[in-house]
Amino acid sequence: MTNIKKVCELACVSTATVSRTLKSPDQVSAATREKVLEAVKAAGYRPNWLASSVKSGRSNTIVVLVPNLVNPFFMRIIGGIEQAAQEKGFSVLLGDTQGSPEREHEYASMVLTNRADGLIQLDHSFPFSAADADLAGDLPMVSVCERIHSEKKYPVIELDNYAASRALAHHLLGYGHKHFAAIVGQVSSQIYRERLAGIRSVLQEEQIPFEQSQITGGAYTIEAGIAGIAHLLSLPQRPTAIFCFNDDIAIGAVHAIKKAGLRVPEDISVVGFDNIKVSAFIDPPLTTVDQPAYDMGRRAVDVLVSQIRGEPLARSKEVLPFQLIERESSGPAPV
Amino acid sequence: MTNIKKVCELACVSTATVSRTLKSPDQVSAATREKVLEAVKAAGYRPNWLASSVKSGRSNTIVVLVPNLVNPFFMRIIGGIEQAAQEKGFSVLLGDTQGSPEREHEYASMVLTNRADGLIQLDHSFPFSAADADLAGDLPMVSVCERIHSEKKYPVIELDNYAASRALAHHLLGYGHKHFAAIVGQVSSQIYRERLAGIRSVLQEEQIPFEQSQITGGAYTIEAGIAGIAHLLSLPQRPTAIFCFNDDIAIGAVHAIKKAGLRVPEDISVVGFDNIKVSAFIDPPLTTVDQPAYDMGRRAVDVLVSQIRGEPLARSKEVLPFQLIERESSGPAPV
DNA sequence: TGTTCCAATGTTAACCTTTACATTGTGTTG
DNA sequence: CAACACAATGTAAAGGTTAACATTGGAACA
Repeated sequence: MTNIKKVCELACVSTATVSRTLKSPDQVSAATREKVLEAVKAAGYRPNWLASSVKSGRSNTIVVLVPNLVNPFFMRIIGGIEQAAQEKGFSVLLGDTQGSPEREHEYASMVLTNRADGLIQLDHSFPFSAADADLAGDLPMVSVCERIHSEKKYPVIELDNYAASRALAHHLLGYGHKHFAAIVGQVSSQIYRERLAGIRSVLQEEQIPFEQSQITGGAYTIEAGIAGIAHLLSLPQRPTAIFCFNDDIAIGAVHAIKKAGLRVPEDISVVGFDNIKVSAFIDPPLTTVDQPAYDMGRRAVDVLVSQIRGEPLARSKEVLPFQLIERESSGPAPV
Repeated sequence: MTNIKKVCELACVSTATVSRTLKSPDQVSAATREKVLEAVKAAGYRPNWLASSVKSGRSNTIVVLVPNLVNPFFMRIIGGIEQAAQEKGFSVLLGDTQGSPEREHEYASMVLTNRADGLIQLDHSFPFSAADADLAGDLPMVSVCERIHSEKKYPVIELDNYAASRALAHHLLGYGHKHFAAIVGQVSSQIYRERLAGIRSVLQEEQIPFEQSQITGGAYTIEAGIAGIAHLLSLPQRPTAIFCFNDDIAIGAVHAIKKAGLRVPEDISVVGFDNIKVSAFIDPPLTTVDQPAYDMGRRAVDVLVSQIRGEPLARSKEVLPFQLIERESSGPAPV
């Protein structure tokens, strides 16, 4: 391993001068600078990042906890995180949790052991183990989309899920639908409650019933969408419009509806959520709510890095704009 | 920051004893062990990962260079990488390169600065900058899917693209097709050459022409698929079967074909490559080649970690099995 | 009882860098 | 010419941990 001492010998200077040449070159004379740089090149020297980090106490690394790597919506967020992190000189440690608390604990503890400076949570759970919880006090942590379930409030970058759901509901009402259903994702999350509340508020205004039997699902997957349709088609009153809580569910739902011999949107309208790439290219293209996933990732890093630097936080909750994307998976209610 | 010395004071022992209690508990007596653990708890002590890494010279971290985070095929590979890495005590640093050489250089240099112990490349380029190239000599590096373009041979985990393409070609020939086309991804890569060679070898055996005008594309995206169809439909002899070099391209192709008023597979058969999740649920479900992406990621980590540990390498090239998945996007040639 | 052995613990150097402080030497100013 | 300032460089401590080596003390054995 070529270290700073090798360079010292080659350049006949002290370690301090070598270090200064590389970190603050204007502190050394032009002559020595050149001499040192030559020695660095000759030795093939690269400063040991671990050593300088241990000195500074900063790893310039953030951990991202993601429940599911294959979800393209999450990956768009992570793309934004990655980009912003790189611009700010941070690197991104990937924590694929698969929803497992143990894995969350393990990754979260990296912030406690100086392996990372902060953490971005894409799920809603408080990621620290019970043993770590009291140490986690005011560690830099930000959540995206979901609000972290804990006493202490952590900053969150989110969407107005309530308003977005209302927009979807109004869109479908405008087509004359009267029989609704929802295939939801992860239950017991803020998103679940807010979106459902948004839908309910609109339907109540129109005095359209919306009962528990019309709500099914439980995971943000294509399979959940398929299973949801199986359930909904077995109901005595078949829904004519279905809220899917993400685009994957909607893709599964559309698939299952067509497989059952029904048409989208002529028989059943389907709307999704997230606006993942492929949604525009399936048949029929999906009506959905666009979330600015990339920007959400970027903002999360902004906020997290501020926290890491100990800067005061402007606000602990940031709501980014959504956009209703009307495509062909939704249409007039059948007569 | 609570460090090991705080614990020493609380437990009235030396740093060595504290360190030993945590790393090799059987070297300390039960009584001291208990005493120390109590002090650790009281102090809320967590060993500083940076410090122990600087001591060992190992970061137990690997960098993964990925050209495009939103590609679900890559993410499945990364899922395998992540899982295997965690089992082996490594963490994964995400390097979203967007195909930019500068970003590749930056991430690759992490292996030179002890920020990471090894690197997995999902693209085909040699990721080090010219300045770093001579230092990169025998650093642990593995590529997945693509072979790294350099003098030195690095281990690679790949698929028999030649055989897989032949299988697709035979599948389509079996349906009686005579007019073929291909929408390719990244040109100038090993994959491009091998797959094309596979297709060509089969068509030549049947004396079916396959010329440059029948090959289009240039990126692994839905848009490339759409653009490819626009080109192919403008040809005097419209193809009846199209090889798409990944499923994203195929999704775009199917979309564009249907939009042009033609049917898949009645008018044109479309086959993809990769077998991403959504391919089974689009209309029509896609005939494609399944790549064991998850296992490829896992194997890559196995090989990389062996390299990091300085173990001798069994073989520098590992070919994983593919599987032809016949679905409804391919069918008999129109008469 | 004296010797040996070994388990348990302590001391300290080492990992590699950065940086506060010390030193040197040159140039400036009164 | 003396006093001072300052730029350039060196010395050594610090950052937190680990591990080689040193020490202690008690048990086993002759």
